[in-house]
Parts: sequence; structure tokens; C-alpha cells
Amino acid sequence: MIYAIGEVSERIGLPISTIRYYHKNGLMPHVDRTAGGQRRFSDDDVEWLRYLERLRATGMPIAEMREFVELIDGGEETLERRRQIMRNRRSEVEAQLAELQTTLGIIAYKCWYYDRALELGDEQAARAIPPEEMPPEVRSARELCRFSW
Amino acid sequence: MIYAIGEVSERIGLPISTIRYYHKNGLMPHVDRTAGGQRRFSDDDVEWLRYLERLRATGMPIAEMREFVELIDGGEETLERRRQIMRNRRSEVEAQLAELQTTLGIIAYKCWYYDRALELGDEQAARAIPPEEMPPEVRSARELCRFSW
DNA sequence: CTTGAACCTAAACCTTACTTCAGGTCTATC
DNA sequence: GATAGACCTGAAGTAAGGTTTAGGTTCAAG
Repeated sequence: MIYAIGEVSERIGLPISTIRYYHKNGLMPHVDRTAGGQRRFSDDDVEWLRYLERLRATGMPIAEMREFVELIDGGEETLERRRQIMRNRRSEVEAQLAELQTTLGIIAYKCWYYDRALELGDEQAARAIPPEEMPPEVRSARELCRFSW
Repeated sequence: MIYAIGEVSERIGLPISTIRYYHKNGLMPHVDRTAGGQRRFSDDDVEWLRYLERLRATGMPIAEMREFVELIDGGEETLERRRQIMRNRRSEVEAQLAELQTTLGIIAYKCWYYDRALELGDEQAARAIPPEEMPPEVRSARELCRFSW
């Protein structure tokens, strides 16, 4: 199938302006044009865009994504560098995951604390609950952040 | 213990300018000052800064963090709103975790692919490896992204 | 009591990642 | 072949989250 930019935007939920911006910045080099100059996207282009979105969500900068896209067109010469970029991305994502998991624990503790405080009608009372009465996930997260606020 | 801004910066690895910026924007309301106007941070202040950093890493905007800090000083009246903010943060972090985990799988597949391509000296050969010979994590991630690039 | 390193502020500047605008062109449909 | 809605471009604008600069003050060691 072939799509105009508005359809692509609709399908993947990214603004038209963003898709143009990515295209302009070399993140989607092989997009076709009509004789009149309008962009026409293939299913592969749409799929690629989804992949770009995923990488962006890991915090990968536009410039690095462009480098990566250029390397792909560079053939076998660039394999090593591409691997390096992906390995680097992998460690970043692993680090993010580890931190987010810990933070999620802390946030869950806060939520538990607010639930108890509202239930008991009193923050002091919630703060006085002994660790033994906390659910286990909450108990362990509590040690990572000594504020009950 | 009491610390000057440079020591805090050193200890937690955040630039001095950022700490000043956070303070100025109401994220650390209770920091002391010397008679001459220099900031003096307590252990609790340092701990609080670490907590702010964690929340920032989840993508929480500065403005929302400031609101949260103000609510804490607002007492019991604000419990409901504080809970709402933390619940909201929780779902955002959960969504991020889910997406990052999937993306990590895809990235791991790419790394595996580059390893094989470099090992075999040929991308075509790597692409020709049948799914049965892939490690299981890699095999499942491969289905999420049909590009071998 | 001096002096150099560390600190202060306000204001300007910067970077990243988009978004909006103005003015014009394409294209599918009637 | 007219026309409305979708598309185009380059350039300017925006928002968030800091960072840098300039000009001055404070602090602690000697």
C-alpha cells in the first residue's frame, strides 16, 4: 500500500509536521514523491517510522538516528560502527530500565502512603504504620527514600 | 552534615548550575543560607535532590515537581492532589517500562544481527540465519521489527 | 587582615525537538 | 476544467531545561 502524509500521520499518531521534520532531517531517506512533489509512503516506510519512534522514546537523539540511517546506506564498511551505536543504545536502555524500576517502587510506596493517609484521615497516622504491615514491595521501596511526603 | 553547593554537586554528580536552577524554581524550598547569602545544604536536602533527579528521569516536568513541592507545604488539604500526581506518575512510568522493555528486545536483536554479520563477514549470510538458530529472546524480538539493518 | 577559591545574582544565551506561518501548488472529484 | 481539501517549502517561532556570562561578594586558610 501507498500512503499520503496525512494517512501516515493518522495511522501512527504522529503529527504531520513531525513526519516532515524527520524526513527533512534524513531519518527517512527513501520516501517516494509524486510527479508534483508530494510524499508517498510505502508500508516499509511506515514501519520504519514506528521504529524511529521507538528509538526516540529511548532518548536517542535525532542526530544519532541520522548517522545510523546514513550508515545503513554505507554498506558493509559501516557494520562495526552500527554495532557500536546499537550496543551503546542497549546499555543506555538497560540503565534506564534499572532506574525506572527502582523509581517505580518508590512511587508505589508514595501511592500506598497517600492511600493510607486518606483512609485514616491523617498523615501522622499513616507515617506511624510499622513496616510489618506494609506490602512487601512497598516495604523495600521505602528504604530507598526516607521522605513520607 | 552541612554542604556548600560545590560539595553537593560533587557528591551527586549534578552541575552547580542545575542545582541553583532547581532551587530558584522552587524545587528545594527549605535550603539554608549563610549570613552572607551562600546556600548550605543538609543531608536531607541532598537526599531530596536525589529524589528530584529520579522523578526528572521519569520525564516529570519541572512545573509539576514544583506544584508537588508546594503541595507538601500545604498540609493535609493537599493529600488528594498529591496522590493524584503520584498515581499519574505511576501510570506513566509503567507505560514507559513496557515500551522500553519491548524496545530493548528489538535492540538486542540488532546487536545479535551485527555480531553475526561481522562474524560471518557478510550481512546477507547473517540475514539468512533461520529463526531456529537464534536465541529465544532474539527470535521473539525479530517479529517486532522486520528490518535487518 | 589578606587573598584566592568558591560563591552569589540577573540576564542573556543555548540546544533540542518540534510547530506554526505565509504563500503557494497538487490532486481527486464533480 | 473548476475547486476544495490536502500537500509543499523555507523561515520564523516556541517550549523546556538548562548553561554561560559579567560583575560582584563571601569564606576559610595562612
